[in-house]
Amino acid sequence: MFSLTCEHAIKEVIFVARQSLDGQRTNLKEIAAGIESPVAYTAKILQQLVKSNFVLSTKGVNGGFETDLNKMKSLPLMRIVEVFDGDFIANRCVLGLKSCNSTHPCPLHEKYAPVRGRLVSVLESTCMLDLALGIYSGQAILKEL
Amino acid sequence: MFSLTCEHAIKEVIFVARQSLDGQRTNLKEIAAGIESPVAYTAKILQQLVKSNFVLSTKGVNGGFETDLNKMKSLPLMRIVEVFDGDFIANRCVLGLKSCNSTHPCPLHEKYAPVRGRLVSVLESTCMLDLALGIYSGQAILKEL
DNA sequence: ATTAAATCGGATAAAAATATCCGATTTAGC
DNA sequence: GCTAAATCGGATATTTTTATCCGATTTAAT
Ligand code: FES
Ligand code: FES
Repeated sequence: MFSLTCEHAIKEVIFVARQSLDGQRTNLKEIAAGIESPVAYTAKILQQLVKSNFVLSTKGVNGGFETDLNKMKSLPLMRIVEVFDGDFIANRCVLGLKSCNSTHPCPLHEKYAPVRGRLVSVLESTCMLDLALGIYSGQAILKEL
Repeated sequence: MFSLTCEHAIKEVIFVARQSLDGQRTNLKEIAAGIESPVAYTAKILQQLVKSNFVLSTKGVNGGFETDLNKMKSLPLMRIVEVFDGDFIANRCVLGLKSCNSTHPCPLHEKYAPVRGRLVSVLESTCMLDLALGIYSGQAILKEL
């Protein structure tokens, strides 16, 4: 569904936002441990998240990463997915035709497009704050116990 | 969604089955042209389709590929997807947790699992014959016009 | 038997995705 | 100012996926 990089990115934002709920800034090591991801790879993805303005970074001693919770409240998961995997989940033909449209559809289009529509609607209607709250409340996890 | 290899596999079966609707056996070149896929790559995938018994092959002059239409009628698309991409579309956690279950879910599980369920149900309820008929009737295409 | 058309199968090549490394830069605290 | 802790960014390495190549085998037609 998502690329591995995108999965990591999503978990990283959720982890950082969850720490922000406690008013805490977190750092690379904590994030990598919190989502069970290689440190160096986590770092690379965090850089993209900072560039894309999803998380805030502070250099130097006591530096680290945090989020603006108001922003997380109005940030649909879809925005993050778009940055890492492009819009192809939302628009690409499931069989790889150059364009997906109902006038010249692939044989699966009619049955697939509605499901994809629901998926997109989940991604658009789910904000990063809600996902972080799932972790905060203990109802969901980001790594095996 | 699917791997490229799986997309090609699906289109190949559809193409071969569509020719079988005309009572015709088709060959590698025609298939590759019919789905706009590199000949050598198409060949490799066809071999797996033969091994998995989705298509029948005949060697030698006038050889080629064909399908058993009765088999296509009772062959859900899901069976092909499973061979090429495993069961991970149906079972894998969308965020990559080792196990997807509702007792220890990832933050997306609750919203994602129902959509995935619908997707699986489409893949299970769509048979290869129906997809081939979509091409036969001209309502759908396998490559750009 | 010979030939030509076709699939088969193993080895290999190329490209993309995933992951690591390390020196440069920034900054809080002393 | 110095030091230690942290992110930054570019280069590189590894792994997986995608794609190709080519000789071996099979077979219909002559
Ligand atoms: S044309 Fe294939 S999914 Fe729309
Ligand atoms: S636990 Fe993540 S999708 Fe089910």
